[in-house]
Amino acid sequence: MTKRKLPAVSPAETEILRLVWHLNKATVQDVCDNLPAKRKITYATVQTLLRRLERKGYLKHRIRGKAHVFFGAIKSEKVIKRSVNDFLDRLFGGDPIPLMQYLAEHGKIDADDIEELRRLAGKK
Amino acid sequence: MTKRKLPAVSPAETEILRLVWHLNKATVQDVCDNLPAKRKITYATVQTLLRRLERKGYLKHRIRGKAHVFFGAIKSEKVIKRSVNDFLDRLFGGDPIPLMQYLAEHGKIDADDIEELRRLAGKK
DNA sequence: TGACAACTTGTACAAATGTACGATATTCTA
DNA sequence: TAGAATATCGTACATTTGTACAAGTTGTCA
Repeated sequence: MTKRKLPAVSPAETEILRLVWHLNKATVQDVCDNLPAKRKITYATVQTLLRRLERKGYLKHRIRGKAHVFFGAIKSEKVIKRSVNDFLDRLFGGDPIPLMQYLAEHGKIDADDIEELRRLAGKK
Repeated sequence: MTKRKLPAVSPAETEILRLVWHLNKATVQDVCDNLPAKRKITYATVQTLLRRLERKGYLKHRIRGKAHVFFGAIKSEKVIKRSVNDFLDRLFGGDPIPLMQYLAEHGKIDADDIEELRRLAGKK
């Protein structure tokens, strides 16, 4: 079993990592192109973040032409699990209910979503 | 209107802030006593975190005997809102559904919880 | 084939973070 | 009332984080 201890992913890194997952594989440019418009950050910065994510073990890359094409090296579920649990612990002492509540109360989710959730939670 | 820009709350600070909210008001010692057993951190560190939270504007304190009694200076809802939104943005691009899904799939919530959520989401 | 554009590499750097020690002040307590 | 506890205060310090420039490298196209 891979009992390796992965270094923490910082917030800014998380943002980038998510984009790579979403794009499946991506060059620095690809990531830049997919950043939310509001997010003002230079090519160089994105590059540094990608490099760090690779050094930390979350990404790998292959070379295409002269560019690096990054792709995930760890199952996103694993990273998400850690992030969510950590977040839950710090802000809610580990109890997910208040979080769900927050989401429900702030119109982040509606009745349909909940119906969907019922299915998910139900069959397991 | 208070358009003031609050400095970000770091993870370690969040953990402490939550405890103060939970205890309603607390001394350094109180917080220490309520840290999860696993969390090995000294009195001095907790103190620094509390001091920083106060400097950042999230806590205030009153003096009782020789000790400082800290208490919230900002509605927790406000802080939670920022934290959750931020978290959602970075890890899920702002979409709450995957998060709910994660919680549902990992048995973090059960049918009863969902029923409760339905009520909340319904009447808003 | 040679210049250009697109990339990577090396490096930097201030600020934030996590963690904590030592000195000083204050309140009990015997 | 003096010493033992208990607190705060000032400070420190190695890392991590966020952000980015400058110089070197390599495909590519005219």
